[in-house]
Amino acid sequence: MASIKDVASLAGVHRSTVSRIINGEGKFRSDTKRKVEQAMAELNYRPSAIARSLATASSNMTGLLVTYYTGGFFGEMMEQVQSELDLHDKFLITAQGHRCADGEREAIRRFHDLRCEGYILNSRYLSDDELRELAQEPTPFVLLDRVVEGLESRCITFDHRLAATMAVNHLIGQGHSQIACISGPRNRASSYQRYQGYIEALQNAGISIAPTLSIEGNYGRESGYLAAQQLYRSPSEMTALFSCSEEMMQGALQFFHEHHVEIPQQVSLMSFDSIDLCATMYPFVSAVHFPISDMARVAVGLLISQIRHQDIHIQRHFEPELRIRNSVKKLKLVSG
Amino acid sequence: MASIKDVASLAGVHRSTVSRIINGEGKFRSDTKRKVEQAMAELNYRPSAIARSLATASSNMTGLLVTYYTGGFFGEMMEQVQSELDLHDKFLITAQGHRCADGEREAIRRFHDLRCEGYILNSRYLSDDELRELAQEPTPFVLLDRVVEGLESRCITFDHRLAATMAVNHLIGQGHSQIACISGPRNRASSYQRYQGYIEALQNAGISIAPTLSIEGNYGRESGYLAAQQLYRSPSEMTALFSCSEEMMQGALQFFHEHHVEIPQQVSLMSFDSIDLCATMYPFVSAVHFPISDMARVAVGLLISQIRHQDIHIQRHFEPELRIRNSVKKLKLVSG
DNA sequence: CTGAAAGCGCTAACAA
DNA sequence: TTGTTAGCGCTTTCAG
Repeated sequence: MASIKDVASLAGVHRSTVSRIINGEGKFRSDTKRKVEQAMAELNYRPSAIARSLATASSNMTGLLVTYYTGGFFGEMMEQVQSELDLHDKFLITAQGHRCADGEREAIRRFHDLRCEGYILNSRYLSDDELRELAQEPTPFVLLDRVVEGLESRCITFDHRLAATMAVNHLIGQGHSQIACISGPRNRASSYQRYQGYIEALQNAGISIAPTLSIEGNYGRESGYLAAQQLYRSPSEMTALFSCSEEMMQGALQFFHEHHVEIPQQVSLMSFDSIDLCATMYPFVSAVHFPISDMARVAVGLLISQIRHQDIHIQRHFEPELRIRNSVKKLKLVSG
Repeated sequence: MASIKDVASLAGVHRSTVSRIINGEGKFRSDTKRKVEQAMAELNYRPSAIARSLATASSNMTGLLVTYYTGGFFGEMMEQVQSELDLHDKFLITAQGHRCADGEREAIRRFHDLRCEGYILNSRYLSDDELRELAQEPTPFVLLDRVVEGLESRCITFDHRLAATMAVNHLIGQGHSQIACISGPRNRASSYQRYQGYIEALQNAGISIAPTLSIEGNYGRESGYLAAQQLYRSPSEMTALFSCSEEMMQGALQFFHEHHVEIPQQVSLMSFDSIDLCATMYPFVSAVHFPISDMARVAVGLLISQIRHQDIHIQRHFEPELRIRNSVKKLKLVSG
């Protein structure tokens, strides 16, 4: 593979001249420039990004940590991150956290080994303390969808509690009071917040909480199916179901279809959704939108500003948005 | 950031000794080893992958080119590639081809700039000629789901034509003869092959081809919806529909649901599927499975063997597999 | 078993 | 405007 030396000798100039021409630094006699460019073309020369990294002490790489790759969620995130990075001519290094703290730690270690200039972390298993510790290191990072006290300026956040409340309020507004909930694993922060939002919405409306109406799932489709099954069997007579994830809603819907439960005639449906999966279901399911793509895009912007030590203002907090489709039936209000 | 020099001076040895200990080359007095390890721990030292790359002339990076990131297909592929690469302690660099030859070229250029040891290319827009030209370069690559004459040993292939034929034959076997088809863009090789498979299956069964029964989509959900609409309107009375992609089937199903077309009572459904999306639809849709995950996994194996110049035997061709679910109705045979 | 020295491909002062 | 020199952090002969 041709190196800068080869180009230099072919063009009859010094390496540093070639380097300058590549980087467009300073002025050159037009014929040297021509000679060099000719030599580069002839040798099919491309500077080594690696050598460059070493010489400039900046790798031009950015690390992206995600929990896992399957499902559309990650692709959406990655799409945004990569496109944005492309604009700045930066390389993207990805690693998955394998759903455990060790996995996430290992991923960050790899980023570090490559001397990435910064990381975008969609970390779900590292503790706040560990993250604060990481913040002591010189490499900047941005936390995507996470809030850690003391690291506010690095956090791209979303109010999961509020989002859930909005969803449930919509149901309440349509006259529902027997509202079931399939939550995610409640030991995970954002997941717990969604559940809390559900509880609070009911409380605020003066609706009593029926424990049999909330079921803890694991965000997977299967668990949504199981939950729907259990809810439908129980004598609670829910009129509406709120799911904390689109996959669980898929599962629930599957159950309802199989058992010929009509939507929304018999049960109204409302879901969380980040990649508009709810718009691919039948019927289209109303949802609160979790704008992960926008957040991912902004995360890159924030990271880059941190890398450059510039303090530009960036919107770091995102709002939930209701996307009403046709899965909620308006109930006649029965006067109490 | 601590460098090997810092470790060396803290441990009171020479850099090269540290290097050897890191790489476990040769023998050392146990106390030098201890001192060095202690120094590394104390300084929180991690060797720079970049400096290493430069010194060893091997970047330890692999490039993965895909068309786009959204949808589950890519995630599935990436999951396999990354996991496999992790096993070999290699870094993964991804780039998207932006659905055009220029985009793919640019992506490969980036891989080249980083001096990736090899590429996995899910290239859809580069011509066979250009690929053959690329094969002249020293960097090895594997073509995922593509066949290029002369590059057989680098191709991981799947017989799209046969797969489509199998799907359609299943329909025929169940007594269908009015079989519609939603194909992908027919100017793309694999897409055209799927369409051809459909045509051939009909021909072999002596069924005449009705032009109104085949519609060209673009693999997107929307186009499936539109196709179903058009097919349902036309007076052709299809009894079965074959879709060349799972997304288009989603769209078609949406249309059928909206218009209360019962599946499979009124129309039987059969689809192509790579990530088991058909098992998330209602009803579960029967499909031919395109094993992209397996293929991706094997692609990494093949690439690594090429990087190491070892000639191990690897299965490069994959077979379609029918996944029968409940979207096909058995028709009573009417004696002709 | 360990140190010295050269070199990977590039950039960045400093001179000229 | 261009060349010289040193150096980025590591590995790899070659000596010792």
